[in-house]
Amino acid sequence: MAKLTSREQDYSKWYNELVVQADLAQHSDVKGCMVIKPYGFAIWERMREVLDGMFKATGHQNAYFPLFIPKSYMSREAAHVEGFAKECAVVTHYRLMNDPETGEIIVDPEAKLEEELIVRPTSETIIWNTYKGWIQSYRDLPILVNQWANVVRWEMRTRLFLRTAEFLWQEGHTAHATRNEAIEEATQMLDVYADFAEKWMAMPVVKGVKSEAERFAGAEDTYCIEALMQDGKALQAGTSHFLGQNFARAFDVQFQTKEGGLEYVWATSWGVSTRLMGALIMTHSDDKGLVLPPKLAPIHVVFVPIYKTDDQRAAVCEKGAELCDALIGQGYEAKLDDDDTKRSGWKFAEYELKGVPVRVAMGPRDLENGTVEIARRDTGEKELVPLEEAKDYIVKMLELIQEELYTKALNHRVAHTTRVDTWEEFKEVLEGKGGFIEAHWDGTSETEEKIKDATKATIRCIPLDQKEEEGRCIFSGNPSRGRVLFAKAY
RNA sequence: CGGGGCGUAGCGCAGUCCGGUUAGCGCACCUGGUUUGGGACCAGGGGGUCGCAGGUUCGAAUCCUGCCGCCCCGACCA
Repeated sequence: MAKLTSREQDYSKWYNELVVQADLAQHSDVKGCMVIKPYGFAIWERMREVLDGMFKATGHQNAYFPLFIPKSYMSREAAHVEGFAKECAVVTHYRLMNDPETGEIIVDPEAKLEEELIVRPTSETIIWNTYKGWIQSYRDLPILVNQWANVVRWEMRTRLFLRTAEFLWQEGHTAHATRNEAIEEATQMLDVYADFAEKWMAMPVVKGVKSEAERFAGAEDTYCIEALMQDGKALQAGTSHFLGQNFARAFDVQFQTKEGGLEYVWATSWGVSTRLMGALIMTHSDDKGLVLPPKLAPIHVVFVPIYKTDDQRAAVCEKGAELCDALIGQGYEAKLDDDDTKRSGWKFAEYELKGVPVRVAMGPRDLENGTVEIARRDTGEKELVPLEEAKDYIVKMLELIQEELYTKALNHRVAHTTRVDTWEEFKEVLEGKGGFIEAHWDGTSETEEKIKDATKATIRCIPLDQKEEEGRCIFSGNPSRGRVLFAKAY
C-alpha cells in the first residue's frame, strides 16, 4: 500500500487518497456517482442509527415518499424550482427496445412519458402535495415525519462524500399550526444536529442562520451548523429550514382552526447527508490515515497477536480472544486479527489507515510478563499495561479519545477564527491562515456577492449567539449591528 | 459548457515522439521455503480484445480519422 500524500503537500489529494485507501468509498463507472464500500457504509450506518434514535426521541416517525416527482410539482414554488432547476435529472421514457436496424438497445421513442418525471433533488414538493390530503383540521397537526432516502443533484464537479450526483440523506418534513411552533421545530432540529456533531462526531460546530443568498430555495430562514476543516475551509454539515407558508400556499394546504377559520400550514424541513462522512474525515484524520471518534467507529479495538511459533500464536490468540470477549461484553466492537498471512507491521499500518481508535498488541515477551501494548490511534502513544487491567484501561481510553478529539478540533477552530475590522486584513487572513473570519457586514446581498467575487469567501452564517456590536462593514463601510462568519467553503 | 490530462493485467505506470521478435515494470494474486515486536525476503508461477470503430502499411499500443469514457482546473452547488 502506497503512503498517503501528506496534508501539507496537497490537502485535497490527501483526502481523495484517504477515502479510497481506507476502503470507505470509490468512484463508480457512473460519472459523478460513488460506491460506498462496506467499511465506509458501516460508519454511515452508525450515524444513521444514532440520528434516527434522536429523531424518534423528539417525536418523529419515518415514512417513505417516491423517488420520482412529476415535473409540474417542481414549478409550483417559484424560488424552489429556480434553485434546483439547473441540477435535475429527468425521466422522459419508460421502455427500451432493440433497434430494428442495428440490434442495439435503444430508448423506445414510442414510450415517451406524457408528463416527465424529475428524480428528486429533495422532496418538499411531493411531500406537500401529499400532506394536502392528510391535513384538514388543527387536530391533524403537527405532522412530524422523516425519510431516509437517496437524492440526485446533477453536479458539474464531484468529490467522494462531499459532493456526488447521487447521495444518501435524511429529510425531515413537518407541518404545524403556528409560525412559532414551526420555528421551534426548525431550531430544535438544529440543536439535534449540533448535538450529534459535537457529542458523536466530536466535531465542534457553529449554529447560525444563512444569509439570503445562501438560503434554501423556498425557505424563509435556513438554520445551519458550520464546521471548520483542518485546511481552514468551512463545511456546512447540516441545515434546518423554516419554510413559512410557502409550500402550503404552493400546494394549497390549509387547515381549519379551533375557532373555525381557515389558515395555511406552517412548515419545516431539515437534513443531513453522507456529506457528514467527509466532515468526519477532514476533522480528525492525519497523514497516516483515518482517525475515528470511538462512538462512531465500526471497530473500537483491534488485537494484533505477535508470534514466531504455532504454540506462541495459540497462546497469544487465546489471551486476545478473552480480552476481545470481555470488551464485547461491555458493548464494544473488538476484533482479534489472527490472520496468519499478514505480518504484524502490516496490520499496524492497515488499522491506522482505517482509523481503529485502539490497538492492542501482544507478543511472547508480553505473554511472559503478563502485559499488553496498548496504542492510541489519535496520538500514536503506546503503553505497556498489565493484561488484567487492559479491559478497564481500554474502556477509559476510548472515552478519553472521544473527549480529546473534540477538544483538539475545538482548539483548532478557535485558533483559526479571526476577528477582522478592515478589508485589507480580511484578504490577508483569508489568503494566509484561512479559517473563520468574524467581520462586520452591511446586511446586503450585493455586498456579499462582491466579497465572494473578490475573494471566494462566503458568509457561512450569522451565528445564533451573535453579539450586538456597532461596526462598519469591512467592504462597503456601511453601518453594521454585529459580526457574521466568513470563510471559504466546501 | 470552456481549458488541461489520461485510457496498456485487479491497482499504479513505462513503452507512443521516431511503426518491426513472444508488450514490459512495481504493487497485488498463486505455489514452495526462510521469516514474524512497525507495511519481510528468496525462488517459481498465473493473469492483456493495449478504451471503441474505421483507415494507412508487408507489419500498428505506436501513424491518420471519428467516437466513447473518466479525472483535474473554472462557472453551479448539501
